[in-house]
Amino acid sequence: MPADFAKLLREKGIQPSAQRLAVAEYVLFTKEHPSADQVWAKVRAVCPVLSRATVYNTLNLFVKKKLLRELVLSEGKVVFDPKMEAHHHFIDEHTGRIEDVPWNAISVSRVSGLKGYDVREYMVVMRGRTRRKSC
Amino acid sequence: MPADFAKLLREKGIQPSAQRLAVAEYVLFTKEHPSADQVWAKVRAVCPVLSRATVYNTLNLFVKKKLLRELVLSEGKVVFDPKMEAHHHFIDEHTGRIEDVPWNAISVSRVSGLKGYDVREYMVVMRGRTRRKSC
DNA sequence: TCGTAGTTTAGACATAGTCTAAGTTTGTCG
DNA sequence: CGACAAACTTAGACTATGTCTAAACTACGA
Ligand SMILES: [Mn+2]
Ligand SMILES: [Mn+2]
Ligand SMILES: [Zn+2]
Ligand SMILES: [Zn+2]
Repeated sequence: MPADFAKLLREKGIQPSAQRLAVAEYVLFTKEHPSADQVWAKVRAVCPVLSRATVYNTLNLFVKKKLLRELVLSEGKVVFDPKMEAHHHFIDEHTGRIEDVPWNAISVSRVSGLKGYDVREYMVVMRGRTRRKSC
Repeated sequence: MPADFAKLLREKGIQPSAQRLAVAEYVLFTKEHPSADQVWAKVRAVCPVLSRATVYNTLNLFVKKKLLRELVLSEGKVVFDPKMEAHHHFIDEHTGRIEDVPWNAISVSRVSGLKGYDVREYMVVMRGRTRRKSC
C-alpha cells in the first residue's frame, strides 16, 4: 500500500483532490468487492463532505484509468475490484460474498481455439458454499 | 419445440394462463438471451393484453420452476436463458450480444480441488469480438 | 488579481424491478 | 347451472441504482 496516493493518482493523469484521495485510500486496496454505495458509506465516515455524485464520478474515472475494474456477477450487484491482474471469482450463494481465486488455481484450456470467437479476456465464475475452516 | 406448451407448464406445476403461454412460447426456446423488457416487447406483439408486472412475475416464476435461468453478465443487463444444461458464455464487446458456448468446447480443471470452497456450479465468461465468418 | 479549466455538489431525472390493492378468470362443488 | 374461493392479472405507486445538469467552488498560471 503506497505511502503516497497523490503520486499514484498523478501518474495515471488524475488530479488528486481531497475527495479522490479519500476514495482511493479505501477502494484501491480493499478485498471487499464493494458496491458504489458501500464505497460512499465507508468513505463518508472519513471524509463527510463527499457527495454521491462524486463517488460515482470518481469510481467511473478510476475504471476508465484502469485503477479499478467493475464486475457484475449477480443480479443488481455492480461491484468494484482493484485487483487488475487476471483472476477468477467465487461467489458464496448464501452470503453473496465475492472472493478472488488466483489465476493459477484453475486451468482452462481450448479457449483460444474456439471457432468464430476472438476471445480477449475470460474468467471462471464459480458459485457455491464457502467451506467452514476445519478447527 | 413441443406442440403442447400447456402440458409442459402443467408438468412443472404452473397453471397455463393465456399470458403465461404467450411468454412461454417465446422465451422457452429463444437463443436471444432477452431482457425482461425485450420479452415484454416481443410477446405484446402477439398478445397485446399483457402487463409489465405479469411479464416479470412470469419470468420469475419460470426461473423458480427451473424452466429458465437468469444471467447477469454485463452492467445493468439481466437476461434470461432457457438453456438449462451447463454451458459457457461469450459476450461480443462491441454489440453486447451473448452467445452460448457448449460445455465441451472448453476444458476447465482443478475446480473441485479448490481449497476452502464447495463449488456447486461454474461457467467460463469470455469477452471479445465475434470473428467475421470467412466468405 | 483575474480568468479559466477542472472539480464538486444537490437535486432532477432515467430505468429496472417490486409491491399493492383492486379487478378478472378459473376451477370446484352443491 | 350458480356461487364461491383461489389463482391470476393489472395499473400505478414505490424503491434502488445510476446519470445528468447547472451552479458553486478551487487551483493555478498569466
Ligand atoms: Mn458504471
Ligand atoms: Mn429477477
Ligand atoms: Zn476480484
Ligand atoms: Zn446461454
